[in-house]
Amino acid sequence: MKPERKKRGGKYDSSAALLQGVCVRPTRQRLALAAWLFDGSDKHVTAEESSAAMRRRRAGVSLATIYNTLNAFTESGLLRQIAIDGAQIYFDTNTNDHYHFFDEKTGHLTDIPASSIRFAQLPKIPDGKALLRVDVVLRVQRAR
Amino acid sequence: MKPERKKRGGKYDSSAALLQGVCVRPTRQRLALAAWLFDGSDKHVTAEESSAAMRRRRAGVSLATIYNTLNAFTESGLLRQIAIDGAQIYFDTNTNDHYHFFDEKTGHLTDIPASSIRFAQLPKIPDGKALLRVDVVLRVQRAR
DNA sequence: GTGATTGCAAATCTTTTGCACTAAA
DNA sequence: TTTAGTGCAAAAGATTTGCAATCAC
Repeated sequence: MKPERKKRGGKYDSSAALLQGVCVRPTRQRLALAAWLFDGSDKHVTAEESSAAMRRRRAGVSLATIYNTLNAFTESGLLRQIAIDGAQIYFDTNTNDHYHFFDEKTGHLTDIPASSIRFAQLPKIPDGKALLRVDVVLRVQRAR
Repeated sequence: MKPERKKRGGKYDSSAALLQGVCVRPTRQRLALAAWLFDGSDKHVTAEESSAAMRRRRAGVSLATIYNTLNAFTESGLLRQIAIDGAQIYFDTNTNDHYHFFDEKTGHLTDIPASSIRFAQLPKIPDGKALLRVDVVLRVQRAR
């Protein structure tokens, strides 16, 4: 691994607190990824996009570690996975209750706040089963 | 390809009509797959499951052809793709408006008729976009 | 015949893993 | 120290593709 001077202060402090809050050891790589992921704007990212972002920042994080870290963050509840088209896994930095627009042409995901969709009726959950989550994806396309 | 006696009559007749109806050339392999897929019961299948079903029937359909055929059927509107967990693509033989239960533990998909979910409110579609489809997945788990 | 389809194997793409090395506690 | 985390390269899965042989029309 490339030696990298240790950053102190600024965004890294809050990232460190975030990770320690969920018992994830705050390594340099995880802090770099967390600082980018949790910068305040909600993101929908793939492993490859995360890797590109780290490369841009010359953060020195290998692709294997990107995957390990995204999975570790997901297990800790910091991220949520979204499967849209089977091509690749998206990770959502917004773990609150909400839904998504998906543009079929651009492959772009956008949040829909939970308050924007209300159900008048939901089906009975089969016996012996419990409802975990309701996923809603509104597939859209550029209007012609 | 293994020589196989050509079947006539029964399920194959309706499959042939089905394929010809959407301008898909009814080859032996496509007929075998269609006869299984469209036997009347709604199915959610993966490529691997389809391959296993063809093997069971000694239908002699290679995995490459399974993929080609499932994709061809999807393009013709005979099947619909569903992405649930990023692991693999599911193909749904029910192309009508409907939704799904997904059991996180078993990986099993079940249909929810369109009439069982009603929306009291949907978000405004962004300018310049048109709504193509609303996907709803109710994620469930064995209740403890 | 002629162009579409098939099968095989190789290629591609995303994601995971084994293992020696390094860093956090 | 001791254990968890990292990087690399190899492995694993799912899916696609190039191409010669074969089939549908």
